Amino acid sequence: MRAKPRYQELKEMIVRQISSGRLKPHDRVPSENELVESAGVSRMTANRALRELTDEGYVERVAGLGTFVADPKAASHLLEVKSIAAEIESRGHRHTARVISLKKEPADADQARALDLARRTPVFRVLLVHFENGLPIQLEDRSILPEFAPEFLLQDFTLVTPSEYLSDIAPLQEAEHVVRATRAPAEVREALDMERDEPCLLVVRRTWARGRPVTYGRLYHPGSRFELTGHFAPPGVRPTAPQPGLEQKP
Amino acid sequence: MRAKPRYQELKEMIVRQISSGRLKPHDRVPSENELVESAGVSRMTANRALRELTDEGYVERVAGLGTFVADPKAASHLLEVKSIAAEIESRGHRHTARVISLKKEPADADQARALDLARRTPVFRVLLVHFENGLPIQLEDRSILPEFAPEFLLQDFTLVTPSEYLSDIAPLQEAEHVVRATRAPAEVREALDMERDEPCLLVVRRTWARGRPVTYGRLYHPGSRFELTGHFAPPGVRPTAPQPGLEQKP
DNA sequence: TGGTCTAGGCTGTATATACAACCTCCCGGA
DNA sequence: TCCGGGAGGTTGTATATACAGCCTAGACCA
Repeated sequence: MRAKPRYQELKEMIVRQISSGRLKPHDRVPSENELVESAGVSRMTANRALRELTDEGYVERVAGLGTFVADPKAASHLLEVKSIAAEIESRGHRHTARVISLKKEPADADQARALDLARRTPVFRVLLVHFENGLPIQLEDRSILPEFAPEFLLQDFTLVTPSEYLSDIAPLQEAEHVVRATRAPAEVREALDMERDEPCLLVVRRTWARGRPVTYGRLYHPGSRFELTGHFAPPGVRPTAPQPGLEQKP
Repeated sequence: MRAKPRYQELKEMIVRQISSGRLKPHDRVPSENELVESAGVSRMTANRALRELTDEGYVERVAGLGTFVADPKAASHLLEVKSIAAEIESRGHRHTARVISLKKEPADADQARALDLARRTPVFRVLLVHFENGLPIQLEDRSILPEFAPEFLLQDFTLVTPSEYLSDIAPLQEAEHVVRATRAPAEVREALDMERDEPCLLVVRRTWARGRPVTYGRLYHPGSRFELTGHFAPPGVRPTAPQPGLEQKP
């Protein structure tokens, strides 16, 4: 058998064209029959490639019409890799950030466990507050394996959020999340301008690359000013999306 | 063409067997050839059904060996359709439930908005508490469109959770979630045996069928005894999932 | 001009067939 | 006893073929 299945090669070829920008959202992707011609595969193989790309959110297909590059937003899922800045701006609000600290420091017990390191191994760590229209909305406490992002300490995180920077240098990662309601520690409460005993939504997030954890973040949100939302369409429910603004085709 | 594709019927049949418990984790699922015999489909159709169930995390396949029901945790995406009872049991703990109320009542403003109904339209509503090893872990306040589940009031929800019952009568739905950290209302605090000012994780969930919302639930969890976890692998990262235990509580 | 109908392209599904790769188990030979 | 080598079942992939259903553009007719 081939090293890579042909439907997989087809998928990767198309994804390359999308992520390189040669194919833009709403552009037409070659039809199954065109792929049969150009790639020399059977139509069922082309169909599988395009169908899986549909499931993965890269393209949308309309029977009778064709296959089109999907709008990036359609691909996003609750807690998916998505920057809080983009979210705030997509609400039409203004995002700003303030860096509290940004330095290399020895891992504490928590970081060491999360990143699978020995205690006191040096890690990069940034603490910053995100504001929505001037209101503090998230305290981000993030640690990164230095060898994964050597330039990390040189970034200006008031311009590019850590998530954006990291997803730039390694776009496809795996992530693990834990969501909890907690009482915020005093310093968090202070940074976020929260009332005493105000509930706090804590999202703990780890991302992997090459089989090992490389970043670890604790994201604190004031309960009264923040919520996580998401839409989930399980298997087979293809047409999808009751969601209020349904998007249409050009 | 058939109302439902045959591969879809096959998938639903197998999912029903899994979610009803007739097939347990690690049990063997009928092979492609057995499905060819028993369901009267071609092997490619059986292959597609099983392959998609693999992608969706319901089953795992090993070439040369067979197809097996996946370990539930591997299947679960954060906030996916999954019964809390199954989750508790997958941790090796004991799940029990107590029904506080179960009746038909006119929709209040909140329910009417969520289910897209006129106020005072009758809906079915159940209030129940879920326990993990005797500890209250979730207060479920769920409303259902009567025409969607006419037998709803006749169920014994100490035996089958509303989620399980609903996913039995319509396995594949779309869902929308909102997660918040809140202060629990007094009656919730009492039902869950929570301290005053203890943070509360609230998951609001709506599910759709045939293009309209059919169920609306508010799930309250004591912040000190509950967390949501999830693993996310973006498109193309198929092998997935390190996921060592990051499951314990402060 | 304006409405209707159809041809043709496209996706969606289903089947039969074929071969490769993998795994377990059992049998036979050293 | 131990080891090697198949046999047979299972998944993974690829192809050719067929038909149903959707959509648009353009031909056709009133």
